[in-house]
Amino acid sequence: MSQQGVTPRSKDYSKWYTDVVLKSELADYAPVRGCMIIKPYGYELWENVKSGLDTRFKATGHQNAYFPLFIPMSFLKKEAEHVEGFSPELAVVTIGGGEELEEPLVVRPTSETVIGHAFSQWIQSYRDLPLLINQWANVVRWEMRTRLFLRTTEFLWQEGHTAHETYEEAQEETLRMLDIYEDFAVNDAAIPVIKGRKSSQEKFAGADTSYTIEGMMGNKWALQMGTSHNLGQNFAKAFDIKYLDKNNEQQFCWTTSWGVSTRMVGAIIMAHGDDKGLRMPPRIAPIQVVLVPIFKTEEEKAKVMDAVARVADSLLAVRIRLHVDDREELTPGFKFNDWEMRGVPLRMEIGPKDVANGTVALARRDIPGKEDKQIVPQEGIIPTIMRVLNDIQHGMLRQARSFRDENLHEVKDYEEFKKVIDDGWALIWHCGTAECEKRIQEDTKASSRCFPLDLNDDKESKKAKCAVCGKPAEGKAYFGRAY
RNA sequence: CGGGGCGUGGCGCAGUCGGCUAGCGCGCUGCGUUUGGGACGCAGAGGUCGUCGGUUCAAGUCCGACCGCCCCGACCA
Repeated sequence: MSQQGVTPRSKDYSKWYTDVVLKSELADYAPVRGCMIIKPYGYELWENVKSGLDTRFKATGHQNAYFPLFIPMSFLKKEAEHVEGFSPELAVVTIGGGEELEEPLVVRPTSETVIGHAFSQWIQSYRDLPLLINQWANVVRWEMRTRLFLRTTEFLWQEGHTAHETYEEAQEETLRMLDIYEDFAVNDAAIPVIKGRKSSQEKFAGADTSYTIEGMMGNKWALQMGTSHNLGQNFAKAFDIKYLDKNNEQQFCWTTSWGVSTRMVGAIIMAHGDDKGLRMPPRIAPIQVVLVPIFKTEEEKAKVMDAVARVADSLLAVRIRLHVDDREELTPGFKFNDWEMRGVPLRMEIGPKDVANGTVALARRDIPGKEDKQIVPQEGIIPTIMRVLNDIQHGMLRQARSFRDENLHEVKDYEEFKKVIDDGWALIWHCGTAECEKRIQEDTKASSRCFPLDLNDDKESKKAKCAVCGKPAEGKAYFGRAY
């Protein structure tokens, strides 16, 4: 595996993506259609995503719990819009232990229903609120068409579920978690995102309002990288989630749910990758620094490996994720290309010259070509590495942001919209109706991504008209091709 | 489910007017020489040709059915 390069992005973006995932050994196809095997390198990346998010959830008062994989079919049916939205993609178990089951069990596509059921038992009084729960789990949705990490039949994710006393508190929670997703995407994954509200067409089945963070991939398509939903009292009413308020009166709770999945890994691949393969932002890279020893003779080897061990120990001591590639059957040149394809942000070389001079060679993944190699002293290597990794992290964000910004277009009318839509996203006054959105989708293949939160204020929207159908506008919406 | 492509060692492919022992590149194993941008030599290992059935003296090759995968569309985190 992992020889030579990947298909260039310009030649075939889909092929490039698949090549990168397979050749860099993030994942493999599974024996079952639409399913994937996440290999150690890919799983470690996911674990880094996980811990970045989990830390933020805990810091905002959420607790992890685990709810069952199987859900009684009848639960799904309790919320009309929810069952309607999910029934086409359910996997259902009808036989257990060789016996036909009395009631079919759904393999969870999401857990609002089981968790709603649990919440109804846990919550008695306003003193039990807010209830802030998260679970890390796998879910199954029978998709028509799948793609590694972006859309697989089974995927890993986190789903937060919370219950509150008032609409306002639920809304505050919904937006707080959206902010947390943005913070992770921007600061850890180095992907700029647009926060916004989903159109009725794109909204989660069973939610009052859905919010999203949308990222732009290398081919200018959009990817929904996380969603946060204000569920209103829909699930509270369906599952009888009630509390006794201060006036001794029964009230329905207001609930939220929010999720980020292994799709985030796909976003990281597509937002940063180049023709050489992956580029990992240092904060979440499974390997931050790869160290390649170089020597010819046994005598050189002894000295080089001695220096390698010393430098490696000092980096590991400050918890830099370092890998020493001491395979002797491969040439350094091969290793350079190999680790570049795998997206390791920083490469360090130590050879006889470095031993003689007390130096190491550094090469940054985010700067193309080999001319960026710099020789730095071993003395004070830790602060040097820290600084360079930090530079790479910020450089990647800057690069992704300028690419994204170059491909955002504000347009006045549908004609202009059609002109720019193959070349990025278009911001346009939009009525938000399903009919109008479907028409746009048929004409251009673009769907509404969101009504950006920071570009919409009510005063302006009240006067505006939809640029496509002329009906009163709901706000300015971004449209684009999407995964 | 509609359209397109494809199933031959681990990976990528050739062989497909039926014919003899199924071949090539990469990878893999051993030994030696190599090593600052994808090393080389020598010697090896590894294949029910997707499955089932049919035609034939003879099937990877022809016919039929089935299974599976990938890409493009309708559904979706």
